[in-house]
Formats: sequence, C-alpha cells, structure tokens
Amino acid sequence: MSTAKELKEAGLKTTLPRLRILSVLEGSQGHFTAEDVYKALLDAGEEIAFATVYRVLTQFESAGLVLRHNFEGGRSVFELDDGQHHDHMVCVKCNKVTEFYDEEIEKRQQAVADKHGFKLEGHSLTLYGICKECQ
Amino acid sequence: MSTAKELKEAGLKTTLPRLRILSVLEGSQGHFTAEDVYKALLDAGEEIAFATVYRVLTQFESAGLVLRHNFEGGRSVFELDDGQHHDHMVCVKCNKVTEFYDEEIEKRQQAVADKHGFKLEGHSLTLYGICKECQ
DNA sequence: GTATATGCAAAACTTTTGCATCCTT
DNA sequence: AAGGATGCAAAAGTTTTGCATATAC
Repeated sequence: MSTAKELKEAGLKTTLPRLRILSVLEGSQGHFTAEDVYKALLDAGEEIAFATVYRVLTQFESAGLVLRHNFEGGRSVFELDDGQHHDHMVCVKCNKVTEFYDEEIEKRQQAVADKHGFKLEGHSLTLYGICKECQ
Repeated sequence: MSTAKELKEAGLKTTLPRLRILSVLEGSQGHFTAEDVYKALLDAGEEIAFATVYRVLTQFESAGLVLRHNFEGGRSVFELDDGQHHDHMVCVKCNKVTEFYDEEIEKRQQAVADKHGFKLEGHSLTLYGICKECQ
C-alpha cells in the first residue's frame, strides 16, 4: 500500500507535503494534533507551513483517510483511518491514547438510538483516566 | 433549592450576573453554548459582558455546578450538573441534545478500563445522528 | 471598608482563508 | 500549459486575561 497510491485513490495529487504528512501519521504514536504533525516535520528538517498541515489534514479527513477527534483540551486530534472502528482511552497525565473496541457497547448504542427514534450516524466515546504507567 | 443558596454553597458570592446565568441554565433547553447564555440574557433585556459569561461558566464548572462538553463543532456546551450522570445524543441537523443513560454501557466501560489497567476517572459518550423530528 | 466581581478591550489560541507563486500532471 | 497546491500573512472564531471600576458582604 504505497502512500502515493493512497493519495491517488483519494483523488489528491501526489505532493511532497502530503506524502510527508502521511508518513508522520503512519508513525508509531498514531494520534496527533496539527501541531504535533507540524513539529514532527520541522524536527525532521522538512519545511512546511502550518496552514498546509491544517489544509492537508482537513482534505484527508474529507477523503476518508483520516479521522478527527475532539478530545478535551480544545485541540483536534487526527489519526489515520484504517477502517477498523475503535474508541479511545486518554491518559489525563501523559495524554497517551489507547484504542479499544467493545462489541457490546456498540450494540447498546444502537439500541439506545433506536429506542429514541434517532438515526445513528456516528459516535464518540472517550474514556479519561490514568494509564497503567502513570499510576 | 434557591439559586442564591447554590452559589453560597459553592463558595461564590451572590451576584446578579451569576444569578442570571444560573436562571438561564435552569431553563428548559438544558444545554447551552456560552453564546446561547449570552443571547438569552440580552434577549431578556439583561445587560452582561460576554467575558463574564465565560468567567462565570468556568467558575461554575470548577465549583461542580456545571458540566462542560466538547461536542463536534468546536464550541463548548454547558449544562447544569444535577449529579445524575448521563450521556448525550446530538442531532446533526438541529443540534438538539438528548440525554440518555445505559447501565450496561457504563459497566462495559469500567470493564474495558480494568482490562487495560487503566484507572477510569470519567468518560464522554456522544451519539451523533438525526433526531426523530428531523428525519 | 475590603475583597471580589464585572465590563471593556485587548490578547491568546486554534483553525481557516485570500492571494500570489510554485508544482504536478 | 492548466489546474491545483503551497506559503505567507491576515482573518475568523472561541475563550481567556489585564486592569479600572463597581458591587457584595
């Protein structure tokens, strides 16, 4: 799965800034604010404009390549969308983000929506607490 | 449950702006952006500064009188904290907010946290979709 | 009277946008 | 060559803050 191909399939031109941002998102952490991405590129010695980071992340979101989350704290957090839905646990001390998936929770959400005649289109579930390492 | 008493118990002086904001929050809708509160007061002919609305809401949050939510859309939403925990369904068309509570979801969240050695302190669950009226 | 709260304006932050220039195809 | 992308700077939107004045106790 070449990153260039991913861009093509999303209908986006293969440009250096986009490839660089994609490669950051594919890094180990998985969850990034726009600033995280910007700094990661600067640290790697790669020039980029902050506005471009936002524009590209927004395009990636529209193209379905990236998910955007609004955790507490006011800043958007972005992650690659691998198609596997999951929810998040965020450590309030170190900000580490851990993913999880619980079939029963998913089912109950749908049941709750159904009960209210609400047509469910998506959801956001985030657990806040202290991760094992920070306790 | 006089509102003045609520303020006293929270350790806050009983001032007119605070009483007015409290009375807005006690209104029927239940969920307000800072702007909602500000406009409600202006519409009622009561002068107030936008900064005061934010300051008071933030104080109320610290005092445990009010909960602050970060739904999609970037603006904070505030509601009185009546002590009864609940989650939210937000209509993506009319922005109406409906509350719900599901015991099973709560339990599963704790179970997920336990499984990861995560000390759960809170959570945020919001369902997005189209409410009955908007369909 | 003293401490605290408010109003106003300005600042701080995050995110978006206009426009000239540059790059991809 | 043509359309779209980037960089820069400025704007927009939300929330916070400094400071003089006003208010609660």
